[in-house]
Amino acid sequence: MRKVSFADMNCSIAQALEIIGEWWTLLIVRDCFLGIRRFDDFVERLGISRNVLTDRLDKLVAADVIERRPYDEGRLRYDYVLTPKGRALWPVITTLREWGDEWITGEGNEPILIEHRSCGNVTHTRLVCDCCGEPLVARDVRVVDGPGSR
Amino acid sequence: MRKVSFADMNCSIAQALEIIGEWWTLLIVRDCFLGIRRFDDFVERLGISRNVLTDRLDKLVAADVIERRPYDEGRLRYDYVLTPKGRALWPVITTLREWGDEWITGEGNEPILIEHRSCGNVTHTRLVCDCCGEPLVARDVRVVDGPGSR
DNA sequence: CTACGTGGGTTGCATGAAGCAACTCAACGT
DNA sequence: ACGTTGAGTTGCTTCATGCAACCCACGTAG
Repeated sequence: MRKVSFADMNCSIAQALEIIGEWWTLLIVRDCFLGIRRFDDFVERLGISRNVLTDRLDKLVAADVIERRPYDEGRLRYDYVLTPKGRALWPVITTLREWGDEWITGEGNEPILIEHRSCGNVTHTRLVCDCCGEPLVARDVRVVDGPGSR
Repeated sequence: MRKVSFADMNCSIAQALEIIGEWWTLLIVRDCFLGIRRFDDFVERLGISRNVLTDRLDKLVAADVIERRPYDEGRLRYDYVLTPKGRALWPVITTLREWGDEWITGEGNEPILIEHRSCGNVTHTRLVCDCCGEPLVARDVRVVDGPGSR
């Protein structure tokens, strides 16, 4: 862990970053979504050093974001797959990717795109209000105290 | 910068994390959304050390996520406000907060909630397909090469 | 007009994290 | 019996972070 932890901040963003906010961690999760499972494959794709990868995988397992499973009994071979909690990170990864597409790599230079199977279109995402279904933007939102406020 | 940069990876997630993926950085952006503008206020609210805050603010300004503005001519007083690129991070912050609410702090313990002014409800967000308007989840999406693929 | 307070930083030092290469270790395969 | 493979450890060096103290220009109080 770093010298200063976010764990005691009363904020879900800080709590989330405590788990997935370290350098390399979200790229590991990204690769999990792309189907990478094995230690040496992470090392090769990411260019991460092996000791740091060990550290990050252990923390993600401890946080129940991924699961370590033996895939070859007898041999000591393990792989890593997303848990439901890990798969729930898909909107975070997606909004982050689209922000990068729009503001850094630029339209027309997207390294990857997504196709929505149900409708068949290569598409983007939109964040909408769960109540009224209208698009949500920051200036149309008011922050209010929640039940866990202190 | 860290010893290993993500900048040369052909992935918008890596590009995005190069800017906002360092320890403390996204908490600084979060506080910007909450209206914090001044150096000492960031220090006090976050508990961040002053040299690290200087480093992160400089990088965010260089990346055009926030802007450094004099707010008192004559005195050397500056504050920091989000640019359009910075405000575009709202969906990232929001999906991250909702993941933390759901999987870490737990329902009923949310430190803050959001109210949608247009419809008046305390609400959550939902990520939908921009084409068909249906909710998007990972397993209903196929990753395809984009124009910037290599 | 000297002293103190305020805001926004720097500087120096001690400690923790990251990068790198080499090493380990227990099955297999040949 | 020997090398290969996968999944890590270990040791060393260098970079990043935390912390406290300091700086500096302006404004204000005495």
